[in-house]
Amino acid sequence: MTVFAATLRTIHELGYAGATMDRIAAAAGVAKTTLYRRWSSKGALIADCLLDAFGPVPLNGSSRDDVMTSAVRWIARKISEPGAGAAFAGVFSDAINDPALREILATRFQEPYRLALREALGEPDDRILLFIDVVTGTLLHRMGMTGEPMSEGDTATLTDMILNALR
Amino acid sequence: MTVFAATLRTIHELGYAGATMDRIAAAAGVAKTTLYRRWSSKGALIADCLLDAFGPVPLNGSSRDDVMTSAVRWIARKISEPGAGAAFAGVFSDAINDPALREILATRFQEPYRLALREALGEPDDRILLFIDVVTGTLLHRMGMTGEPMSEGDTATLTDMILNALR
DNA sequence: ACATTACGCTACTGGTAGTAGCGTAATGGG
DNA sequence: CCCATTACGCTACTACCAGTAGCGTAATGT
Repeated sequence: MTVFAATLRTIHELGYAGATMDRIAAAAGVAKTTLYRRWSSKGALIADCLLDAFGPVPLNGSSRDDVMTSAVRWIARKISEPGAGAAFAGVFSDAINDPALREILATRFQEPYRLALREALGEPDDRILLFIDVVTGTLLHRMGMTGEPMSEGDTATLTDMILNALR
Repeated sequence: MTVFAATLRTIHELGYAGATMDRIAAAAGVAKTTLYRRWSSKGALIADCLLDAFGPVPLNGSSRDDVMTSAVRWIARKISEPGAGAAFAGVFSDAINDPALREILATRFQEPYRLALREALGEPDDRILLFIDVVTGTLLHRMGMTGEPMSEGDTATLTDMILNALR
């Protein structure tokens, strides 16, 4: 979909706040009303956009540690992609004050990953949810505080931390 | 300051999004222009409000583990207080798209805690920053995703995770 | 009593999400 | 080939909120 590419490009160039629906529509060569015909809100559009950009979690590796390490590296890499981190942080921040968007994020975004991870790791739900909170929360907090994605070294430290904890 | 109490109360009752400057002013029995005479923006007001509500980190305990544990418990408890979590998450989310507010948050809010923790723990800056990212990021992510603060049990698990990692 | 400062109030700007309504182009079946 | 249906573009709106201007008034302190 051209709209998704235009959305990420606009966010990358103008930031999340600067990426208004008018501008996204213009960048996609589409009328704003068309966006609202397909997505119920700006948050819904960006959530779908991220879902498209991220795709499923690659759960490679034979051992449990390998699987978890690859998952952490994957989400860290995705968040580093131009526009994706700002989009993620932005839509998440909007969701805090918008229960409807929070619902969308929780079901359409977090749910699939939670199920895939539970399947691959054989852990109970609350463990998986804590795992997601720690990884995503930390990466987004760094992104929000500095405007830059987390460094390779800190990502490695974070990975070790989690591997040791959820053993 | 009555304004701080009114701000937290309004956020608690109406959520971060519902807590407009007009409503905060009304709740405080003050004109909106008065708020803007004292604080340069809504974010600045809430940052000061949180600074007032949180106060300094209590760094109790003789051992390193005790200090870190008490710090984690403290911030988790503060975030659980009515209005404080929503205010924290809200101002943080605004900061993502507002470099000026990010500056305020980084210098007036994160800086003092970073210095205090570095002093107490004797760790290099990047370790302290990662510590803050993990703790605050995780707690806020949970708050943002569920609307509720993290449970005692998960907070304990988080604490153990960090104690083991930053050893 | 007077000057200064802080505050209240009304009214405004600028910007954004989201909507209504209408005309027009694409599409697909008969 | 025609027609109905659907999707889209466009203009013009509403509603809402952060932040500001300007003016009058009350507090304050000297």
